[in-house]
Amino acid sequence: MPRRTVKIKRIENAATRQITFCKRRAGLLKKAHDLSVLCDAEVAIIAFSEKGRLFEFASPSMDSILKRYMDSQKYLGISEEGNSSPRLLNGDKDWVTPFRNKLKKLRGDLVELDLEGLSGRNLISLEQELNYNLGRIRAKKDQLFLREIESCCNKELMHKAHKLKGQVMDENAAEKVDCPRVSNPAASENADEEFSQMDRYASYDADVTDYCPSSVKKSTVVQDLNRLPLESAQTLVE
Amino acid sequence: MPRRTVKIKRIENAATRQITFCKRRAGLLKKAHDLSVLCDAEVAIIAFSEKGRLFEFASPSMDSILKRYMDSQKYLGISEEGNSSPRLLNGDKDWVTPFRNKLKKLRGDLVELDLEGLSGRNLISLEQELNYNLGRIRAKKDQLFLREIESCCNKELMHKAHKLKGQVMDENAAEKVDCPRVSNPAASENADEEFSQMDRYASYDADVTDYCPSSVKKSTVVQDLNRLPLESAQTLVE
DNA sequence: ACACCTATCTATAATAA
DNA sequence: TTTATTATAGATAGGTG
Repeated sequence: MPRRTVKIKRIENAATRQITFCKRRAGLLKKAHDLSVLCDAEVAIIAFSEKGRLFEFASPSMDSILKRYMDSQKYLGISEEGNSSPRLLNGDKDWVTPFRNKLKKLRGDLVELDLEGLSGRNLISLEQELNYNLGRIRAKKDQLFLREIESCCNKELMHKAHKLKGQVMDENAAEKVDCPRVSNPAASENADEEFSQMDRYASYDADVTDYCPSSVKKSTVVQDLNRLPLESAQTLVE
Repeated sequence: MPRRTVKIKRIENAATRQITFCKRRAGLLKKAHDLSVLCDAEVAIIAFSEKGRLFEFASPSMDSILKRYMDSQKYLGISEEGNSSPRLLNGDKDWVTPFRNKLKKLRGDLVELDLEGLSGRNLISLEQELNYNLGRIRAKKDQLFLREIESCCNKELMHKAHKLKGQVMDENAAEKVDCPRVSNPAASENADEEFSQMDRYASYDADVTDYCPSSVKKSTVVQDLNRLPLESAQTLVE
């Protein structure tokens, strides 16, 4: 737009970033308005600034548009759920659907959780509960990703070893040593209650039976690493 | 834009209107994307064309933004309708029990939440959900405590003023306001089931009927203010 | 935060495929 | 009818104050 072409990439200078946000936001809202008028369309914009301030625009009204959107999403969600869950192809039939349901239920509870009127005591208690489960979830996630990384490393190592041996012996170096570089911090066996370690790291709770046939869904998980939102990224970093 | 300035008014010709919608929509979404990247903002756009087709853009995710939006709306609405909700004093004794039930239900779900077999994607999603709600809870808690502290300070001030006046006038400053500096975090008979206090903070469990007579349990909690997660801090600041 | 300047970008219209 | 291309009027946004 202006003097020189701007790289679309986070502006480092905070002040500049703020100014730019202000200007571009105004432009964006104006264009949304123009679009809605010129083309008789329903347009809604919700924007949160870096500091959390809310800016919004909605052509007939935010309520109506959100409602309409929810409706369309509900439809999509159903169809999506409908054709995604029954894809199993092989025999491990149901380890995923109970989870989907439980997640959905939990989500519902979380979403409709109304904090007004709760006493300080209850808030603290709930906070701790969530914090605890957050720790479990993060630990589980890290464990999962760590396994991914390890298995990836192992594969690569084996591949290299194979190639090397092949160069030397020109033969099949069939049985490979599994030399895990990364030690597994788990190894604790308290398979059940009282994960007293809700802190951010470790606490890899022993995965008891380890369903997840462990080869099916790995690859799709790894690419998630590239799409991590900030919080998750931080979690991984820390 | 081109030949002559375009009046911002519904385009009469249907074909032209359609073309214009297509182009301007593309431009709008692009600009939304640029804004979100350049300024590290959360931006969501929902647009329905004249014929009802949905077009959308969302910076981290539509879900998260809509949730955040709903939340901010709810918060605004509540603060607008008055912070008088936790004040009852009179006969409506039941505002707390639905919460207890809901909490209990949520607890149940959280406790029996089995993480085994969840995919990385689901773990990330759940983590975000919990993190978000944790932020809400902490913010709410801090808000509550802040109010408490303020009111306590006020009482103390009034008390001092009263005492001063008493010294001067030699009146008896008989009724002392109770404003305990330090409180005992324990001392509760946890009325019902395990509020697992797994975290490091003082965990004020249970003790149902005590809707904070507003002076007892503050001080140990206050230090939480230093450990706020980002969202809460923002919420409070704003 | 606002205002100015202007290089750059956008969207229209005309034309063509 | 839709889709692409082109030229260009004018809106946009970066830099500066």
